Amino acid sequence: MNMKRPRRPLTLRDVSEASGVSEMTVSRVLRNRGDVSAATREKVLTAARTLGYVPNKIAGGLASQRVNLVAVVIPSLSNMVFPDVLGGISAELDDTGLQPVVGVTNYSPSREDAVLYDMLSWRPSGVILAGLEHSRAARAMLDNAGLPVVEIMDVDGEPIDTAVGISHRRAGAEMADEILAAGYRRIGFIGTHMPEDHRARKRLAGFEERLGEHGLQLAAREYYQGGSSLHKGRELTERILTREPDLDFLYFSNDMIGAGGLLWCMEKGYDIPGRLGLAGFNGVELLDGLPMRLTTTDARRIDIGRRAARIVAGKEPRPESGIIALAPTIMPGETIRKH
Amino acid sequence: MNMKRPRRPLTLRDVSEASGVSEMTVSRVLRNRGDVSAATREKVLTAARTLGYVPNKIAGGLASQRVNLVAVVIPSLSNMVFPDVLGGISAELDDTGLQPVVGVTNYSPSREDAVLYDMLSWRPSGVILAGLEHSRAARAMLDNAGLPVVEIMDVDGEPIDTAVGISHRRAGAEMADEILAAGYRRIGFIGTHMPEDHRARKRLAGFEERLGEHGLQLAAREYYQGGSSLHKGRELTERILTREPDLDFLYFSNDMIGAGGLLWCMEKGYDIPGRLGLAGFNGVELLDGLPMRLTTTDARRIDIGRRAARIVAGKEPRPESGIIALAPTIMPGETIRKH
DNA sequence: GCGGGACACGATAACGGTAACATGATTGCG
DNA sequence: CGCAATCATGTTACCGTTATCGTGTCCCGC
Repeated sequence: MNMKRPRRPLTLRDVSEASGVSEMTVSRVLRNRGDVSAATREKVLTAARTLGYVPNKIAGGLASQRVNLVAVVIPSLSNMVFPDVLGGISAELDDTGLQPVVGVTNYSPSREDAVLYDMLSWRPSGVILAGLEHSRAARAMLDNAGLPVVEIMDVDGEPIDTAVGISHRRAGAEMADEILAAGYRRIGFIGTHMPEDHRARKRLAGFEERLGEHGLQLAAREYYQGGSSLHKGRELTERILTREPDLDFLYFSNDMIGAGGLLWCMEKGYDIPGRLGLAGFNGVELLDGLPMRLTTTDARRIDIGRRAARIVAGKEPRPESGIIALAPTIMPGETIRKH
Repeated sequence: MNMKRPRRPLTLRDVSEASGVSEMTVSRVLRNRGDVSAATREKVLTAARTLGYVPNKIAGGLASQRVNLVAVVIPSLSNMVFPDVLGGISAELDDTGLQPVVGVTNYSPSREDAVLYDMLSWRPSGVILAGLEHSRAARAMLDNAGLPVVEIMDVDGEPIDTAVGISHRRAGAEMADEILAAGYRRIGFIGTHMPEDHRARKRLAGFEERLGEHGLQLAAREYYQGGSSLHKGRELTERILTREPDLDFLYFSNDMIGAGGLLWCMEKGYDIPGRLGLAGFNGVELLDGLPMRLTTTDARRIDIGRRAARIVAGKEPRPESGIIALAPTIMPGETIRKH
């Protein structure tokens, strides 16, 4: 089609010359803004199309002082947590002209600072970031930036601007209630050893606190490093049950290792949920196909993404308190006995 | 710390005034470019820090005509394929100052055009996109943009600029070889019905072609719509085996449904791999913890990401042919009998 | 003691758009 | 039929940074 390789990049000027109108008019046509007659609109559009012109948002953003990006800063991609949250965000952003841009911190505060700095240097229209714990530097940056900031996933703490999430303390406590009501008493915990995973920490704290209120405490715990996998779930389950064979319940800090543990226990012929009960956290689709449905807590990931997006997009007002707390809901499954 | 809420956003000028040097010098300090004395460097840095200044890449990009972004355009996030590829890309981009920005097309050509248009409007330094099949418009845009374009995952076709991937035809054919060598003869296929998933299509084509060379053809096939899950794997496996009970092998178009099928078959007490063999595609970590290791093909996702990133970053020259074909490698597992 | 590099920094002009206002042509209405 | 409102387009001045070139100072060797 194009015979010539355009060595000089195309600009509005090229389109304007090709269609015989001013650059301003071309700009208006391309953005559907202001009055332009149907005739010139057509002329401009065909000119732009045949030239293969693509607008320059760098220049546009500078001139208009507006950038249609929303920075989304999250700890990890491999976690099954992420795609759901992002799904909710993009679904809600779709009709707003805003576009999410993702940055990953790997649970490292210094990486978070760096990613945030980088994102803010693009002058986005808003920021969505995971967690309520941020460095002093990060808080300062966000304060200075003067744009909507929504912290997601967690509501146990003091938001910079707005928070949308669940209370992980409550999620832990409610699962403890469930387990205790079913009559389990010798409870073990398996989770990641990540000082920076504040949500997992709070969940466990809420869980233990509730046990305490009933005069109980964890009978055993097992920590692991690095990512979660079925394999690791098996390994740790074997380890904890070898060490403490008379545990009657295992609480896993996420569904992936919970599923691994479940598979291992089934192979070993444990009576589940009679002799041994199991529960995870998250509510991931993966669990749907397992031989037995693992009991878990729905972390409301999609809803969290949606509400956060609605707020940065201005579809929904920031609540007075700055906090939107969704209710974590237990998904019964088959790995806790009925009571 | 900051007592005043700065209503006017900070610019280089603010830092320059606060540190008593010109904006140009501040710019030099912040980018480590050109000669600046240690003394003024220090002055400027502290001024920038205390003000909380964050550079404006919109303005910087316009002035320098350089943007440190690499557009990454892929069909899906939920696929287990994606995080690995992106992991390879960011690992290799990390020390280059380049940053990946991800766009998702949901296997829709028109979405791909839109996403590409959007990405190119940020004038990135390079583009990495999945697949070799693109609309005429997309090819034109990429031709015009005059930047490195690397098409990934697949090498069965004509690249626009450079392609890094595996031959899916070959991957299918080699799995067929493996299955036939083990003596299986009544083979069924389970896969997504997605005309736009060209890689799955080519894999199946290579597979069937090889069967044909041995005078065989697929004894049954089952297609599904939408995303892959363990659950769907179970469902389809049940369906195909009910319909054609004497199949002795099932080839799944990905590991997730393969794993679902495997779990179902094990529950039903099938003798695997004796009576029935199974194989998937991808080589995902998930398989590690299953009761039995599913035979699969490693699609070399991390390597593909790395090589693609190396090329857009200029760490590695574009090959003469424009094609870098990695070898898909079969990961034996336990669901095919030894031969 | 003088010419000429380094060195450290500043002034100026882009970069490619858009906001805001200005302008000429048309239209509607009393 | 005249005047104001409306419509379609153009003009001008930035937006915040960087490339390029220019300027002044210091130091070194002959």
